[in-house]
Amino acid sequence: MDALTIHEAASTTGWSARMLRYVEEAGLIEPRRSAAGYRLYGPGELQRLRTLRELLDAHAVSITEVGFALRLRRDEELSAALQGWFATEPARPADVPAADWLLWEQDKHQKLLAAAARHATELMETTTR
Amino acid sequence: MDALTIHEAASTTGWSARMLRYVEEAGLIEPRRSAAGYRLYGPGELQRLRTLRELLDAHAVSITEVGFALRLRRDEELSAALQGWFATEPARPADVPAADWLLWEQDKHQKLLAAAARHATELMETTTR
DNA sequence: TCGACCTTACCACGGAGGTGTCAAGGTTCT
DNA sequence: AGAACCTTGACACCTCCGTGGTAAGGTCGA
Repeated sequence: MDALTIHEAASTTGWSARMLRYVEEAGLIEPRRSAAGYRLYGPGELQRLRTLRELLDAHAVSITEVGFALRLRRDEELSAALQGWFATEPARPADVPAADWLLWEQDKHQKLLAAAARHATELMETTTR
Repeated sequence: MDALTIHEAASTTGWSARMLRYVEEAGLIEPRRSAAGYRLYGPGELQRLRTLRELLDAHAVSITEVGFALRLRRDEELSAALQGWFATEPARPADVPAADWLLWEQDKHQKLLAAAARHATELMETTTR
């Protein structure tokens, strides 16, 4: 059936069953359910669980922080509000006066997307083994 | 001298002096210092303190979460890692197969930047009163 | 049916976030 | 000099995060 139950998924990924439920609660990985309500972890979820672990201790990020990043992705209203607030930072880019910050932002996103693309292809290679 | 000390800044913004130090510790607002080390809050900082408060209870965000968003802005490595991880989400864009996610992202950023621009002009109007 | 799994819902408990308060000492103003 | 500020550092308290455990009950396979 190509899917593991929670304890099986736990032992092959190094998480505890408890933490898999917690990760789900944080909205990070929500496995599909069987008719009876059992969590079913497919290969995609297993891979994501492993890379999540790497992500966490490679960058010293917490599960709730990743959850917040997810929220930022979904809630563009909030994203925009934060961007706007950061943009009013007075001292930092003293020579970049508020009118140019959009360009600045756009430039940052170019770099970011490039970096993400690199990372994504790496992941693809790892996943498709 | 066009700058307030911490208790003055506190009473005009509604924060407590303790919380101003905490906000600084989180990296959100770092006022300049006098020769003797006193914090000096200029008009820009005062405005940002007020809008920060609005931001927090308008979107139910915490100070540390804003701090994390700031970290995301600065650490593009981390940003890219998170983007990449989110991009491997299996179920969600089942019809958007991994090659197109960059375009998808780019589109999202277009919308985000547009929204941020709207918000920024609002802020400018408010600030320049 | 019985054992081994799964579910949700709790309690526990150390660590961190958010906030107030206090102590010991330096600065500024009059 | 003395009052009224400021500084950093610490203790205290409550809530939430991260994580383990346990209890009461449903599901699956021999």
